[in-house]
Amino acid sequence: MAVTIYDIAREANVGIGTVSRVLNNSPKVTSETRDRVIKVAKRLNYQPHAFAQALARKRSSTLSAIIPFFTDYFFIQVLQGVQETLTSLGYDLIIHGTNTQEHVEEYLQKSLRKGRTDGTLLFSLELPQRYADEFLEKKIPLVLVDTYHPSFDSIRTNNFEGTRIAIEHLLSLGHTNIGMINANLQSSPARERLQSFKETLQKHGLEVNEKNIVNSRNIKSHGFTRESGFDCMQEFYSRNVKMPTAFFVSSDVQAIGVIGALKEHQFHVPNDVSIISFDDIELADHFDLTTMRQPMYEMGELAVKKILQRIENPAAPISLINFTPELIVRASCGANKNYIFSASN
Amino acid sequence: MAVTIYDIAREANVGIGTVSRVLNNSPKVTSETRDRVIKVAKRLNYQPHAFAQALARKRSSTLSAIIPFFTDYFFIQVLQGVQETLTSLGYDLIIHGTNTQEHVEEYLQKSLRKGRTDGTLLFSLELPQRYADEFLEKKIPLVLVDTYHPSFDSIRTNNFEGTRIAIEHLLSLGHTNIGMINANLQSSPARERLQSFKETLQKHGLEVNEKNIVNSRNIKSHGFTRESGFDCMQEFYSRNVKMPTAFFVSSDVQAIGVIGALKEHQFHVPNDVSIISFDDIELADHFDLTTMRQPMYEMGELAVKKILQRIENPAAPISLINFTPELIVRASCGANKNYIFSASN
DNA sequence: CTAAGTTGTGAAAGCCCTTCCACAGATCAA
DNA sequence: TTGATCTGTGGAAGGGCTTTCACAACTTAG
Repeated sequence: MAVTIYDIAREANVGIGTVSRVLNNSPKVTSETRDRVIKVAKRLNYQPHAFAQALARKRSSTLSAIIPFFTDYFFIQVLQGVQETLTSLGYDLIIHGTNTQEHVEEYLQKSLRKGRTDGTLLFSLELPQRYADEFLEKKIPLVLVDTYHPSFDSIRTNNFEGTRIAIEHLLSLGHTNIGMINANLQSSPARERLQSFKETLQKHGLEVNEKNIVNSRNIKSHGFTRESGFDCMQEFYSRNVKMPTAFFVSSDVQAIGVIGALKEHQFHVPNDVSIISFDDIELADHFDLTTMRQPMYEMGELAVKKILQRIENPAAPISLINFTPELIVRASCGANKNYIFSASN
Repeated sequence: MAVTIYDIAREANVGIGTVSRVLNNSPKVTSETRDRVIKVAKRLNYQPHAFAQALARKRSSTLSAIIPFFTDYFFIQVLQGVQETLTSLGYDLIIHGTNTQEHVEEYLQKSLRKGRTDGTLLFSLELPQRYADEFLEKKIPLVLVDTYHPSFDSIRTNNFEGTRIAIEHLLSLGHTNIGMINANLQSSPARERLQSFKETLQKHGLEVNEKNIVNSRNIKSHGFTRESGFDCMQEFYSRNVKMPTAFFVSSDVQAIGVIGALKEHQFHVPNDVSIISFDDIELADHFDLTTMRQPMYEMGELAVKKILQRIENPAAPISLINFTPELIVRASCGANKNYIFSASN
């Protein structure tokens, strides 16, 4: 059917071994033979058979990525970084994405099939110990993104620093009564951001008022959703405590919900309440949110580099990389007041 | 290293052929032998080697998807439909996504490598004839989504119907001076929506005023972006013609830009100008846009079914499927006026 | 001028499956 | 009973590649 190295060997009057050597740039071929083989290969429009190569090389040049919240912009961005880097290196990427948490274990199981892929990228999911054990036992490279396990390389955001910077930005604008709308504490970023929120306030001599903190109880996307933000703000309002002058919200999407709920109670952003959030997804620009930018594309890029290093050198020490988010100032804390929030209507 | 059928055969005292037959549910095995083999396979935690299977079966159980505008929500949604359907059927999906158009041909080339995948899904890109020829010649199944070529199955949105419904919705609300902000005419959905816009107006006895129509000249994402919407609205404004009472905008993201630009000129939505757009991405809900919903997930699902059918039966007649968009009424045409647009600030 | 490397090459082995073919043993018809 | 048919099974072939091994044809050292 398709052209094989046997065809080339026959036409070029060489053995299949030589053909293979030429195609793999082995040095042990005279340039004369090399030219002849290459010419024939071109003429026959030869394409190597990926599976046969994978079988013989015991390497598939394919990675898999498991993403729990497939449609979240954050993951899509990271994924793009992953995908483009991988492609440029001649690797393929198999995607296992879902919005229903249940499938994730099934995908982990799939990734554990020796041979199918050279390694796996796991996003934002706490890795159950029994899977960790299996990955280690089968020596399948695994890199974690936005999550953590002591036995594997991980790429994370420095939520402590990021939150500290956000809060100190609010403090620098003169706010002293600051609330927090958080995602579900099941998620470790949510836990870390909460902890840093409290620590930063204390560090600056402010009291932590638990009544000013709402943690989402939503399950979907760990509460990193607009509805979650809306609901949390409603819950806060129903507590009947004094409205803070600023809120730290654990993600941009939630901030949209928070702003909506505030509006229902006649509080306007940023005139009455300032909002700072986290991520800097596209939406943040659309809504002119001040936020802590996570370098999503770069995280994806780095995740790829890490896993390829790990494949190269399985014995290398485990690395833990932290990206520090960057403050992006827009309108939601009162800078350039003349956009979406203050203008008009 | 890993467990193979030879190990199972030895332990179970059978031949490798029998093991293979058991694992592939061939009927020609006594249930006694079958049980024995299965038990051993379980005990050894056997996992078939995907590449060896692919090589022997001459089928890879893998498809590839080429997406030109990777971070667009529309594609992500479709992709999710693709991916979940595929996974449930035991197929893997290799993603070739990019936001830079140039890579697309490279990806097409990759997909043409016989053996690597069983078929390819191409999104939103006009297929160059020379690639079409090569797919046909090599008999590699190809299904088009949101684009068209006479030689391949395609899944599309009925832009004519969708636009007609949108315009007639505006007409039913009493608008007679309607403008259109369109994407780049390079994109065939943009062309079709424009055509239907004109035809629908004429059908209802209204004159088509070219001055009320702006086509984007943006290249990025074929002008289906917020900036494009903003720029087009600015251009419209600079024409100094009478402001229509309603605009049909060719996508939700563009509508956000249009609303922003209108606001700069003190026109408010929906009080001064009504907006209806296309897609119903998440953003449409956030911004409370009235829009024509495209069933993105379902389109992905169907694309998968189509390509599997095509693999099954390469000689089947070419099919062209059209989804008709559904009108989703929100605030941007004046219904429930009391949300984002009219409330406050 | 031998003995001991080099160098480039062809071909076999191996990667792990599926599938085909051959065959032993059982079953059936006459 | 004997030949024909069927059933379950073992094992070889084959899929397309990489890599090892052996060897012929040259070099080089002593």
